[in-house]
Formats: sequence, C-alpha cells, structure tokens
Amino acid sequence: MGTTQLESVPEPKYWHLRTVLSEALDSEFTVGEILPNERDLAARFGVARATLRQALEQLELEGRLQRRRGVGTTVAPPRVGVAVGTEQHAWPGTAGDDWQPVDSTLAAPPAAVAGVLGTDGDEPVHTVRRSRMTHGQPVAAELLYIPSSSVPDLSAIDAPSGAARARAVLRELQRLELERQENAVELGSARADDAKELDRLPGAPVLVVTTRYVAEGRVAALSVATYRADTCRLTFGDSGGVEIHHGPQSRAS
Amino acid sequence: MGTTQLESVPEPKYWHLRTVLSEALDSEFTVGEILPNERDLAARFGVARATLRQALEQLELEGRLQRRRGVGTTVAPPRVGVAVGTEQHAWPGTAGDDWQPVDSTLAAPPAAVAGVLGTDGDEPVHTVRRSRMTHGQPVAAELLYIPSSSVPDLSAIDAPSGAARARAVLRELQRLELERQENAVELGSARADDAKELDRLPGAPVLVVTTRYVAEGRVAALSVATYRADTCRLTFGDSGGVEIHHGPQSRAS
DNA sequence: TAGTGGTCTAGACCACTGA
DNA sequence: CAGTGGTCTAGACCACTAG
Repeated sequence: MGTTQLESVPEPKYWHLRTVLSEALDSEFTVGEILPNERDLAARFGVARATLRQALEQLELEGRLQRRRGVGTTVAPPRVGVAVGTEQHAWPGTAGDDWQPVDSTLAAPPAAVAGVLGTDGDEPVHTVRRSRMTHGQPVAAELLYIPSSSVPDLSAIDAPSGAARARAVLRELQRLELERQENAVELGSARADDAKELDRLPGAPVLVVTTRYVAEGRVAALSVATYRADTCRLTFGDSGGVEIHHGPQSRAS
Repeated sequence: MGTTQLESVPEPKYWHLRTVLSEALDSEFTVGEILPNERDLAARFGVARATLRQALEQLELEGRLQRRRGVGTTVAPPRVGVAVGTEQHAWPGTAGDDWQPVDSTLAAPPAAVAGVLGTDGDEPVHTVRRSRMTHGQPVAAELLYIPSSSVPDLSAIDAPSGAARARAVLRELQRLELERQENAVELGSARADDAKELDRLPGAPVLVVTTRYVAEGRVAALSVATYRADTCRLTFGDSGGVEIHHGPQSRAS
C-alpha cells in the first residue's frame, strides 16, 4: 500500500479512502493479516485519525475488516453463510441444529412480544436464551418466547432454570405440529447483553431475524435472533450457496 | 425531552444518550415530528456535537430517525415490510411485482458474477437495472445478470437499450421453467449509483439480497438487490407479517 | 507497561434545502 | 439567504490486550 495522495475531488475523503483501502486489501493483503495502526495509517494518507476511522468503519461494516481494541485491525475472512429458515417445518431445538440452549426463565415478555403472541401483557411466557456457534465462533444470540399454552405439560419439570430447563421447554415444544414459520430480517444494533454474547461492543450492527412459528392456527412461539452483521451472510430457502465475494473489481472487460 | 444530566457511568456517553433519546422518541414524539437541530441538542445534553451525532447515527441505523441534509432530523415511521423470495417459483418481471425496469445493456459482468453464472469472464451478459418502489418511496435497486444462453431468442429485439429493452429481456426469460431460487442476505454499504437511486448518500447501510435463479440445472439468472436498511424489513416465506415494532419498553411486568 | 482501538472535545468549513 | 446536516481537524484521555 503506497503513500498515495488524495486528490481534491468533490468526493468525501473518507469515501475515497475507503475505495483506496478496499483495493489495497484485494491486491496486497491476505486474510488475517494485520494492518498498520490507525495513527500510522492516518499519517500515511495525510488525514486526521477520525477521517481514517470513518473509512475503516465502512470497511468493517462491509465485513472486510475486523478491529479489536488493544489488538489491532486485521483483514477479515469472507463472511460465513448461515442457513436461516431452512428445516422448513421443524421446531427450534430439533436434533442437529447448531443452537445451544443457555438459559430459560418464566417471565412477562416485552409488550411488543406479547402483542405478537396474542397473550396478555402481564401473562408470563417461557423465555429461552440460545446461542449459535459456527466454526467455534459465536454468530447469533436468540431469545425464544413460548407461551405456557404451547407447552401445557411442562408443569412437572425438574430443572428450575438454566440450560437443562431450556432443553426441557424445547423438548415439550416438539409435541406440537408446526404448520409454518414466517421470517423477517432487519438491521439493528446489538443491545448490551447480546453484544456480550456475540463478543462485540454494544451498538455493533446486527441482522435481526424474527421468526413466527405457527401451529394450530396461532403463533406458538416467537424467536428474535440477532446475527453478527459483520461476519454473517444469511441464506434462505434451498441450498446454502450464493458465494458472491469481493475481489479485484471486474477484472473482466 | 428534558435537560437530563448524563451521569458519570462506565457506559459511553453516546450509548447512554442513544437510550435517553430512544425513550424520548417513544414517549414525547410522533412520527414525522422534527427534532431540534444537532447543535441545540448537543448543548442541551452538554456534549460535543460529534458525540450527539454518534447517538443519532445509532438511532438512524435502527430505523428510528431520518436525517436529511439541509432539512433536519425527523422521527421515522415504522419500517415497511417488503416481501423477498416469495412468488417462490416465478421469474423476475412477472406481472404484478412492484419492480420497474430502468435500463438494460449487454456487457461483461464483474468477475465474481461471471463465476456464479459459470460464464467466461469476458463473455458479455445481459444486465438489467430495476428499481423497486413501495408507497411512492424507492426501497431497492437491483442489477440482474442474465447470460445470453438463458434468452437465446433475443436476437431480434427492436429496442437497443433502455427500459423497453429491459422488458424484452425479462419477457424472454419467462420462457424458461424456473426450478428454484436461492436467496442470501448480508449487510453492505450503498455504492454511488445505488445510493443515488435510493435517494441516500454513498455508504448508506443497505441489505444486499443475492438471488440465484436456477433453471434446467444451472444458474439462469443472478440478481443482486440492495434494499435501504433504514426503511426496510425483509420478509421471507409465507405471509408478510411479524410486526415487532419499538415502543415503550416492556410496559408489561 | 507499551501499544492498540474506542471515546470525546471544540472548533472549522462545506453542501444542501427551503423560504 | 439563513439554517440544516455532513465532513474534517488536531488534539486528549480511556479501556483493553498482550508481552
């Protein structure tokens, strides 16, 4: 990466910088390589550190870079494809999924959740926390809301809380016959608890996947899963393919 | 919104500010209402404008605020749900979709696209530009790549380019029998051309939906659609529901 | 303890909008 | 034109990591 000068164009400096760095990443860096620190980079490009950081933030948002406080900035590997909404007619907790139950409680849900579930706002529902791992890295944190009416025979559980209780709730859920599931994806920022579980700072960009599990004509469970937006590509439907990765821009032509 | 003091907590100021503003939005503002300008807000909370802006950026990312240069900051309406990957076995351009053909050319695609299509990097493919409108607002910009082999009878077209040509390409595509489509969603930032079409600044966060259309055992078309992440909630599968909107936090309990 | 990225400040000027 | 958000600077200090 040379000490290229920034021309005076009507384009913002940070945006031009992003492009220059992006091309440098394609041609002169390999995955996992450590970039020079922000102060050096800023000096090399003749901009303030804040401006340089704006460019790095863009590239991090695009999944090209990974930054860790106290460590440095490294070139990120291509995003990992994670299947969402496959296993079309299977409940969460089905054998073979890569979700891991963490905890479970019985408490009144947020008002918005109660609205979707069609329960009274004060009525407690089972809340199961799960986390999803891929290649040893945490990629998603989930909150599953299950009204008591969906798991009527749960009264005789032995575990009062914790992962064991979570597994018990999921096991009970399987007894219902799932009709269909409805998914929605939107951009969000990680709340403190999710951020901790995803090994990110609060406010990190996440893809929020909301899933309504419908059984017996009503919403039997509601899942709100937050995926790390920097490292994940969510795949829907059939196979898990569609590998559009960055690379030298249109070498063709 | 009072002139609440920020306590000295180990929490970043901008994050705390985000929370305070978020709650104020829930309780004291209505959709479309204009917030005080950034300099006033910063003064009111006793922080630098840059810090206040960090908080506003978070809220904009979450779809709570809308900011326009020269105008001001307004309270954003709830995100609009847009169906993606429905019409399970239908080609793009099917009657009734809300996509609008803009242009079409025949040119060599980016290397990554050629890789997915399985064409030679130098082989030109049909590139159709479309834009999607909802409620009079642009929500997505799309580039559709269609190898000539998918539309073999297109030689005798009358329109050399433009929307008419785009429609002709899409019409020809319908003759193939679609087997399935594969979708992937990831976070990206709008390139200059997409940003213009989406009425946003370059670098704005977008949800990139990549769709592989499979027919006759091979990829017959590839779509790369960028949706405005601030205003859109993408829905997959069956109905277009799942309305989890913000609101006064857990009034329940 | 030295070095990293993360936060924060107090300015300045620019680009755009609408009256 | 005045007022808005967008960009940029040159500093400072903090939180975290690793040797």
